[in-house]
Amino acid sequence: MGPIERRQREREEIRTRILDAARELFVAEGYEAVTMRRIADRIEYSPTAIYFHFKDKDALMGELCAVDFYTLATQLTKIARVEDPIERLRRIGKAYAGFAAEFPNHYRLMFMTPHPVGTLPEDAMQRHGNPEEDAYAFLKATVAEAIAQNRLKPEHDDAELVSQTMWAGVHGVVSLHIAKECDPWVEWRSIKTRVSTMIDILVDGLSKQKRSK
Amino acid sequence: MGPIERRQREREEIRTRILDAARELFVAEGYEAVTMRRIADRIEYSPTAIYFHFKDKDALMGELCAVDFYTLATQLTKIARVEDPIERLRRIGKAYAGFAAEFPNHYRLMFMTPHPVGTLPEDAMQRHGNPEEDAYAFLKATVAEAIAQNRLKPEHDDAELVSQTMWAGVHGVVSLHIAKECDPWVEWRSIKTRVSTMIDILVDGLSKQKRSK
DNA sequence: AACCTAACTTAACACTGTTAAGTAACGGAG
DNA sequence: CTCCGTTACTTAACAGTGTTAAGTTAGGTT
Repeated sequence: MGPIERRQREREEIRTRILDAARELFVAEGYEAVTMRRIADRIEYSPTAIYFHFKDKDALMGELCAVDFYTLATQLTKIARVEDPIERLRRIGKAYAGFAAEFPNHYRLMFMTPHPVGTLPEDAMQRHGNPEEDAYAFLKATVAEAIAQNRLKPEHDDAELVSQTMWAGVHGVVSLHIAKECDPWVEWRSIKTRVSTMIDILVDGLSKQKRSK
Repeated sequence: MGPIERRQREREEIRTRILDAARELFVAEGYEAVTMRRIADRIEYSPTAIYFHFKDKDALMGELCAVDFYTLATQLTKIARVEDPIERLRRIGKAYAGFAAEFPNHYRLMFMTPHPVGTLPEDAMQRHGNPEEDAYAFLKATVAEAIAQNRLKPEHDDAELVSQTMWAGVHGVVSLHIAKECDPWVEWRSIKTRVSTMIDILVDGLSKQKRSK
């Protein structure tokens, strides 16, 4: 049973070649600006060959997003390894913002664009809830720990709600940055300052004792 | 000089008919889903007639956005007429969220989509900084008042930075709602709860004395 | 040697925003 | 009244998109 395995391996190989080419283009120029024909050009195949490996352009992007969700989650769990849950919360926020700054075009598709339900591939759905592979679950676990340690004000006892608010706060800063970066309408403070300020104010508003630093 | 005025009036008339048709479609289905041909159909003109009145699809949408920026600003100044600047801050946040909930498709284009610089029409640019016509200026003025009345913690003395953080917070909630509403990944709390919580936590983190209610 | 199927390519379809070329109506000048 | 030119359109077409249908070729099986 040698050749049939080789075939499958070759199939995987070209699949990842397509994904790599697509990722590079999408990251550099964004979803809409990249055409199937240009992806095909880059790997020296005909445009329709891609459809043999992916259902359509959405599915191709969906797979890339799924990988990025995973990347983000593992990145967070590595960067934010620290005892104190409040400090971990701060680091999660910063790392999340760092991810958005590094891959703005991916971030746009992951978090700023409405997707019809069921666009994500199956296997990505499986990872739901596992803090090692799901960034939101990791955040929620940290918030739950802070609540369990009695570090938050008593009115903030819903880990889900607090997590969603923390997420929304940092997301607000970075997404507004991505969308309005070049807008001369507003005298923007630096993105780093804005992220730090957001986290400081939220943590201040949430936690019991005033912050030390 | 009768007929030449009539011509101009007629020109304005068809212009606003195009705008109305486009607005209705954009609001209902979003920018990408609406084609020039369908806008033309609705006003019973040929597709190319639109180009006689607007440079391109972007310019058409740009004009609608400009109107909406103005609508948002005047809506805010009306709803948020109240003495206490902190309370006014809260109301601004709620009204802003209400606007996003009412016109999600417009909101997407106004605040969630990167636009190349110089897309907005000239006259919209003029209103920059006037609190009666510029929502951000209104927010900033309110924050400045709160600072002047010594209501915020001393470290939050930059009205620009505080405004940007307040804005980002509420924007984060509503934009995440628009983009991820149908995502079963997260057990979302209700949008009203999330907006209120965000505002409460931010105001708590910003202001000196603890909140009464 | 015949056949089958996987992995492609070429041609084409339906659709998009947009432009070029043609046409009818109207207001004023000779 | 006739000629002319501008204004406001229409029809036809272009270049580009994602995607599908119909061939083609190579490799493995029988």
